[in-house]
Amino acid sequence: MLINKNQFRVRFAPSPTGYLHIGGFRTALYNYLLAKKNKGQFILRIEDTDQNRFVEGAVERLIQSLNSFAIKIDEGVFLKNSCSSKSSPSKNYPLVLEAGESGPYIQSERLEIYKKYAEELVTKGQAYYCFCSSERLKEIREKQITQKKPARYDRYCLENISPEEAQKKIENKIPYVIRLKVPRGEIIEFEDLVRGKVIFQTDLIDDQILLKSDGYPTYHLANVIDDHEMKITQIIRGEEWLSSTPKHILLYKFFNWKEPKFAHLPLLLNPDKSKLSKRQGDVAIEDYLKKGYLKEALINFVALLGWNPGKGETQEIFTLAELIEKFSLNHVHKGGAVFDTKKLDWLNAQWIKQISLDDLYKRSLKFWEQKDFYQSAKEDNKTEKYIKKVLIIEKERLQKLSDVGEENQFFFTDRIATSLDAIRWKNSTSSETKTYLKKSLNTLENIKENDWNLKNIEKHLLAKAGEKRGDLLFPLRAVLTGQKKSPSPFEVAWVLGKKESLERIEKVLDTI
RNA sequence: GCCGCGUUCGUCUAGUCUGGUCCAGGACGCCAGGUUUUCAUCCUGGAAAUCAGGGGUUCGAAUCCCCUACGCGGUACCA
Repeated sequence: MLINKNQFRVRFAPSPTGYLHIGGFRTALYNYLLAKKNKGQFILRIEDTDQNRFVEGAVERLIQSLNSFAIKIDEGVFLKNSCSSKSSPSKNYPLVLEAGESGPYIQSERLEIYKKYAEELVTKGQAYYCFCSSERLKEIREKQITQKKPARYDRYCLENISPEEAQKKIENKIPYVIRLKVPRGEIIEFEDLVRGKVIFQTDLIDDQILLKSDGYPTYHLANVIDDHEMKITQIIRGEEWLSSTPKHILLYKFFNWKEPKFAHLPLLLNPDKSKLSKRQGDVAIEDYLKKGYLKEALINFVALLGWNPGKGETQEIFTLAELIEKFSLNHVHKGGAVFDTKKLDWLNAQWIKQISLDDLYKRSLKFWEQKDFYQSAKEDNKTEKYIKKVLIIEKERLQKLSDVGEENQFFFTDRIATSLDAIRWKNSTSSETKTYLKKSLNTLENIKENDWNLKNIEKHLLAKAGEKRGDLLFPLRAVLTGQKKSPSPFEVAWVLGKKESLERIEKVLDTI
């Protein structure tokens, strides 16, 4: 009997080769959604078995990225200070902690385990030592390709080197690898959770290297062992792993382990349909955060790239909680999806409208600080109160946080229109325009400092406006903002405050 | 080369398992109109897919079968 039939465990197992790729982020998201929907665990494991591709700081950066999206890790690796459960420091990464019963969760810390299992397979005759040089390997591969045959290892070491000889070579420190002995003439089939039945012939599968000559395992060995030891129940990974799944299934069989369920996600593509790459834009998820996209919008958008809520559902905006509730592998699309940020922009604008003003203020702060007009603004233009007023007006116009203030720099700098033409509304004459401006000035002057609010300003100004409101309102806007396009003069005057508003009007009246 | 997976509006996709309600629905984007003092928001409408192509099965196919094309992935002591 199983200990707990309902346990549901998934993992995200990235390699620390740089940043968190959007594709990887989506894989992590889908894993997380599935885990949470099923009240299961989401495990983070680090697959650092390729010493050549290792990038300093990448492990930390990876976890950091996940953290910034509030994708909570239940077990595995954590950043220091971000782990609440009982944890121990990682052996290989000083800033990383590990927590959970199936650790270590970093493959470079599990080398002994892989070696033990690989040797077990050799003993059972399901794997063998190979001493061939990479030159010879390359040679036979090229020959097979020119002969239009599938490229496979020719089993030289299996057929020509006895176990005793092999043992002797190893004792003499001759470098070796351990290869999987793939049985001949068999069919391997499995039910992929998104693709359905997939069939492979073992005759076309290469004798995969399991243990490299540097003592590190390859992905295939480490992955199967870890997924088993960590009791993973569903493997959700990118489509690039589909072709190697039969090798993994073979390993589960040889070890006599119950195999997990597999789900292979479609790839994310460039606009030209090639695999999403660095060449054609940013592919690190953290870059999008830096560009002013909200984490909610990014999660929302990425979730919809390859998944949909199902028949008849037309909802487009999803919170993380809603995604957890509605997510299902049944509705994962099979074809690749082009990563086109147009819809992301729209979603982001929607999300900016949804979050609270306080929240928007906090999140936008670092973007304000990057702006020249903000830096050079007067002190009283940088107060929380003032910025929040600006944000009330910008909230429904913003697409990205990085756009903050861009269209409305007059809130921070004096940009006064001086020519009459710039402030005249349609067919109004110069003198009419002046008259209207004076009227506005007068009206605003009569509003008491305490009554200086949006509602009052609008009420009083509209009372003075004639049938064609533009005659009064357009010159006022132009004078207050120095622009022909802007939020309404009521809003602008309200944010600017009585004193500043009157000054701007007077200054123009003096010069024209 | 060999193996595998995929292919519905420009893009994300619904519909495919359980053929008819689909001369294919929604969203983004685009265009037009409306609301508004301008911009944005918002509202309304429109253009946009011979369902990759061909052949079958069927009274009937986007949906089932076969072939082809194209795209992508794998084919590493990379993951």
